[in-house]
Amino acid sequence: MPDQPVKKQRDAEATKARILSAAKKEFAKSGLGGARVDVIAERAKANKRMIYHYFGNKEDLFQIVLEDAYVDIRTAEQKLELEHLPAREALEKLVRFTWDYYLKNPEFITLVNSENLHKARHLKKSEVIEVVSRRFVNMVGGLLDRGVAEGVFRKGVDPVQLNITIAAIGYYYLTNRFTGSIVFHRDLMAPEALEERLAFNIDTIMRLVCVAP
Amino acid sequence: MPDQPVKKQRDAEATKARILSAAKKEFAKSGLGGARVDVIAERAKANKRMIYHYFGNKEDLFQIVLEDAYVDIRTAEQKLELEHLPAREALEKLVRFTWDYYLKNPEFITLVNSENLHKARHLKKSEVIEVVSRRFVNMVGGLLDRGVAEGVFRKGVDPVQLNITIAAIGYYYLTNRFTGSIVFHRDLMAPEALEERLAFNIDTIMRLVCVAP
DNA sequence: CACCTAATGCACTAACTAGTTACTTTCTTA
DNA sequence: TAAGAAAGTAACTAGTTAGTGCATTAGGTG
Repeated sequence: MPDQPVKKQRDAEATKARILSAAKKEFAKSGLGGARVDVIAERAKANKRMIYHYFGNKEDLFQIVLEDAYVDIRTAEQKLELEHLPAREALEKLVRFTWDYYLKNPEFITLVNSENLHKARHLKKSEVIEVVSRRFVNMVGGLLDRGVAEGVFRKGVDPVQLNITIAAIGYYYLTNRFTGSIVFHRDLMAPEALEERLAFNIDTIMRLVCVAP
Repeated sequence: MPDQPVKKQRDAEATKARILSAAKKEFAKSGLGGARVDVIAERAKANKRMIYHYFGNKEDLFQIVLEDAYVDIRTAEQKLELEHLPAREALEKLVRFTWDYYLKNPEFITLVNSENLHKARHLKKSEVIEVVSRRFVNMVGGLLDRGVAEGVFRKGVDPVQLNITIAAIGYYYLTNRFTGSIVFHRDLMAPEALEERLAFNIDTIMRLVCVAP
């Protein structure tokens, strides 16, 4: 008898997980419209029938992939525990995290782009998004207030505008890395270029939020 | 007899123009993959055969639409004649222009997104892009130098990073307006919201570039 | 062990889609 | 005005794609 646990020949959870992972890759690569259900099935080493069995249809699958992606980034942000750091350090950590997350999870960006092409009609139907989003905005709002109390941030900065700006300066650079590398005659993805951009982004946000020293 | 000039029954240039215009709309709405050649033909009030006759195939048509879009924004930027303004005013005008252009030409954003999903393989083949892009970067580079000479801008700001940032803070807000409106529980496209964002963007760039007063 | 339910596989279809073939109509010009 | 070039049309093809009907198989449970 093998001492490892006997490998199940049928495993619904594992199959579902493989489908979700394959779908994430395929949707990220080709968008909702360009993604092929057959490709997802093949990459998941599952029969196409399973996709319809577990997830209903292509659009429903996309919605779940998208929700998962949002929950993942919002969960990772909460784990930063910014409350335990001085405000300036916390803000820098958030800018750094956002950049690193986009860099390591390029599917997130492409999924969001695809969803916006479809006017967010899947996110609109989602219920989890409400909850995780609110917690996120509150976190940054709290951080700003604390910075003002510490005397390091200026008053009156809108947490939503700040959130959007932190995301924007990283997101735009990375989502447009292909056209950008052509327009600016520069390999935007070279290691030094990435370092330089992160430093620039931190500087941009600090100048925006901090009081003059 | 009708006193209007006899309507031309055949007009190659007009047909080409109608196809390009329809293609721009359709590609912007659905991306390269999602766009339908039949829809383009119908909207252009042209026979589908004409598209292949004048433009070769779907991808070639996309490339021309994309090139036209880039040439259009770069031409409009040159018309700003920023050289004739004090550096601070010129920079603010550029931020304002970029925002307004994206707002009035949302197809530009969607076309660029689609092109990046395809790793810029059409822009890579383009020859016009090189020329118009270089002129654009030089313009902002010159503006920065002039601001330093005037004593209003700090030294050492990279014109490419600045360009990217100016684009980013407008582009991200607008391209993600659908998901953003859900995540932030706020109608990002309400007139007051748009005004507020523009003001915030100008402030962000000024704090980034200007010397302390 | 026998039954039942959930997991899986195969082969199919109905609709769609980029691109083409073969043709007609209109305009220009020698 | 005749002829050829250019503009335009309709119907078709070959390949693709989301989704399904139905049969089969494995594993847990009484």
